[in-house]
Amino acid sequence: MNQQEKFCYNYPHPAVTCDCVIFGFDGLNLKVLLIERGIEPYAGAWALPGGFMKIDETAESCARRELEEETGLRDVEVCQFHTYTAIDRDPRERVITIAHYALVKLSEVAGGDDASRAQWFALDNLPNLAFDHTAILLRALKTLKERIVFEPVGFNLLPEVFTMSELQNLYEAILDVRFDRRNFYKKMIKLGMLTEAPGREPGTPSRVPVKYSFNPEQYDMLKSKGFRLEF
Amino acid sequence: MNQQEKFCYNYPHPAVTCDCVIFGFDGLNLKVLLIERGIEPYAGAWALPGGFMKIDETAESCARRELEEETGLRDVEVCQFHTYTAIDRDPRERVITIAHYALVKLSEVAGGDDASRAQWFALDNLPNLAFDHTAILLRALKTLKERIVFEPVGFNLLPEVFTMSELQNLYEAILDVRFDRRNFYKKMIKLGMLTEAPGREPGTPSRVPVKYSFNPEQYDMLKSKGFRLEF
DNA sequence: ATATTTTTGCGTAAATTTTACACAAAATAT
DNA sequence: ATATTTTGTGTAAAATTTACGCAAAAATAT
Repeated sequence: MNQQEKFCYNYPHPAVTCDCVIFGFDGLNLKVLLIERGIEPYAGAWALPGGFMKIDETAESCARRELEEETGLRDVEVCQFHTYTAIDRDPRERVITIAHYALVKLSEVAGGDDASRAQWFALDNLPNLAFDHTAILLRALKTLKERIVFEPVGFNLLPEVFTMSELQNLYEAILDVRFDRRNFYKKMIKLGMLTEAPGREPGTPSRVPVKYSFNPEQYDMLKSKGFRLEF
Repeated sequence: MNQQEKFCYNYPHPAVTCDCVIFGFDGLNLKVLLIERGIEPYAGAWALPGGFMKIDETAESCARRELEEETGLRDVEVCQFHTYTAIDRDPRERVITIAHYALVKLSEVAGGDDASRAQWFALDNLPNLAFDHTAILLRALKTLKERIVFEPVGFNLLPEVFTMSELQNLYEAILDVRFDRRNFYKKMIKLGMLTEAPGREPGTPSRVPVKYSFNPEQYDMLKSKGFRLEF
């Protein structure tokens, strides 16, 4: 027993951390944001952003705070997806971690900024990760694939205004499938969550792609009626 | 500080509990298994089965152990669905809870057995629950509704062998919708996860309902091919 | 016992949704 | 300049979902 150890309990308590799987999209491939650990254990290894929960914050606050401290990302809506409790997942002491994921625009992160040791990695080129973080990351991806079918979470990854092809590339990257361009277009239009961005007059002959934006009001209306964003 | 308090840390640690939302089905309505609390806080109130996680057990082991201790249910496959971390959810100390749900046959519980204070409640007749357990229960129900569409979890609630009407009643109770009997029949048959139980010769004219059982092998095969159990 | 109501098996037509696929103009790359 | 890629547009065929009918058997009520 070193130092002080002034927080005492009648029964042993595990430590609790929150970790974040942050997805980004470069227009073609899905990326994930990792940080290089500075301290033991796993010093020098890549890991998910995250850290110990304070006694007066919720899991969500903790995840957001750690994310900002370690990557500079502010005000990210993180979504809890699983809690990891394997006994030996941390060599220091018993640590359980509440895992979250979020989707952010690549532009929001000063990736590679050497103030933060945060960096984007392509999913097919992941380094070995500290702790059980590889498993956490893979499960986050699985959760994302399942959820994007029901909720338009993917729109967070695109700029405000985007083309139909960009949207299709996003869905294809996340779900790892291919769609027929024309059928994808019809399906997305029929869902009715997209607004055509102002620009070219309708009917003007041009091959400059039409720009769309996601319309949250229409989405909320659709959602309340109970709909499905299937593929 | 009373007693001993011999487990000390440099930083405050929350206590961790696991709670279980156990669903059963009486043939017509979905039920949930609750226990009456014997000790403060909320002594005398109804609550979800659950309790503190030991330092050498995972969340899942903890949930199963507590479930057996409090209700007698053994070897239940529980499924984690959310971790609750609101600061003041327990008046004693900071407690986070990892919530699980499971589906069991009603017959497996000696409900009302006064050795255990466990009892089944209909969902539309729930008592006030201790802590944030009402919110936990409602979220478990929501999760169940979402998941039963993809995975045949509901079969756990039925006897080994069941009629198509019983299966339909189950789906209707969980999803709170109505299906056309004939279309439901066709859909379930087409999915190919059901085996017709031996009995009457096929073709024999009779209105005694055909009995089916769930076929896990066929289900696994279907699952590996990627299918959907939609409604 | 008899009549009434409910449940069960089986099947088909219509409506809707999904899938497959072609072509030319505009934009971009070489 | 020339070749290649991207974009807008539409339709017919295939598959799926939905709506509904009917009579015999079983259960229930009288």
